[in-house]
Amino acid sequence: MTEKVPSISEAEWEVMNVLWKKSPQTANDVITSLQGQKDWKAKTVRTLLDRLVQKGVAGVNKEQRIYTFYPLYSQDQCQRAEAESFIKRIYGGTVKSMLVQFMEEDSLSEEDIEELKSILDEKPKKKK
Amino acid sequence: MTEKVPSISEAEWEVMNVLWKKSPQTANDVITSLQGQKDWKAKTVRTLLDRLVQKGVAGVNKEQRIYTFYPLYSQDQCQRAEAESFIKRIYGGTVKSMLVQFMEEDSLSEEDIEELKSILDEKPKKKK
DNA sequence: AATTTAAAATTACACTTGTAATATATTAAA
DNA sequence: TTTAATATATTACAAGTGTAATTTTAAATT
Repeated sequence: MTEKVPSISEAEWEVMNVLWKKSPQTANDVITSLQGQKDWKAKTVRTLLDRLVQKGVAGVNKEQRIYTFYPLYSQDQCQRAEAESFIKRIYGGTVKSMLVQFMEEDSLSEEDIEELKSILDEKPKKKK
Repeated sequence: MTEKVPSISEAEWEVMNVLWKKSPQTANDVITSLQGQKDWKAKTVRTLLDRLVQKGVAGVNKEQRIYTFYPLYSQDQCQRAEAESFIKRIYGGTVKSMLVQFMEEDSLSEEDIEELKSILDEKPKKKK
């Protein structure tokens, strides 16, 4: 497992986020979803969709006259892949150092902290 | 504060990591440091240094015949900037969702977990 | 059927990035 | 001092990305 996820550019992520929320969707659906969000021309969004298909990150149904698009990888899968390469690049590969930096920062609420603590508590003692 | 950090590419990060470890350093110092690490030609490293200077991420001393280079931003500052934009892009801006994903993954050792817990415990109740 | 409209396909173009090579200036060596 | 070595400066070039516009095709409207 851990199938290779092709790299997804920043603009492409926006489009994928829309497809992950609901799919399949036509190009127009996607364009509409992004209105107000980003101010891209329709053609721009269309280009991004095409590139995602080329890259094999999204798929397309061509049965109907008007195509519909859908993700080929789960959001979770893509997030992990991206996070892994990010951490390697920025934190020398150690997850902990990043977590430490973020936890030290004041970006977490009281509730967040409690939640994180309980997740850590629940972690079963690693066997092996 | 939170000065705008110019964006640093993947290859450029490698070079900055060398400068953060010690500075100032000559181009040759940097090239040597990267030997075995990456297999870049000397000219490539030189180009990266020049680009970092252009971007204003690194500085250069031209007093001596042979220039020396140094970082203009701290590693911590760059990491936070990069992490912030990363989290916005990939996790919709919520730090917690990312932390959760990472903590759920099995990338943390027993000791890491203990350390993270104590950091969370030490976090003073937010005054605010 | 001719025309307008709307999808889809193709093409565009500048900027960034990876990955250097070539040219120039200067210093050190012969 | 001519030459070789080295540092710096300039140039290169393809792939990826942001951001579309133009062209073609097919369907809907008049």
